[in-house]
Amino acid sequence: MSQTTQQKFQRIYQVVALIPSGQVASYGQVADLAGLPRHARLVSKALKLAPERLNLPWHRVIASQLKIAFPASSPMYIEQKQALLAEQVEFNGSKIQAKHHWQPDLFTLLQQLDY
DNA sequence: TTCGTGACGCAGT
DNA sequence: AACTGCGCCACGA
Repeated sequence: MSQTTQQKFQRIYQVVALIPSGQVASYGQVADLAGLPRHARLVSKALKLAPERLNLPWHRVIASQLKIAFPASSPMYIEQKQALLAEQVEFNGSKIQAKHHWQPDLFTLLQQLDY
């Protein structure tokens, strides 16, 4: 039972939508939670192509080292950092403080996702 | 079908 | 901390 890319994207979007304000998750983590291990790059692609109207908190998705994935000083970097600061996420230089790393309760998460 | 691409991850230097 | 190289792998041209 293979899924279409749209179905995969939908699952990715569902997970991203569950990241709480003030918290962050890595691309790989989102992939895992969406049932797509080793597909961090697919997550990045899904976010890049995400319809604006979904209003996804894309800024809460970062690289595994707790850093913004875009090159510092790039427009996207600035935008993402502003969005995170606006919801009280704290940085130590370019690194986000570990206390903001989302660690969802898996039981609750499973109930929130459609299955 | 082959091949280049990428909003990644990780280990090594 | 910063860089680099290599692994990864679905997608689409």
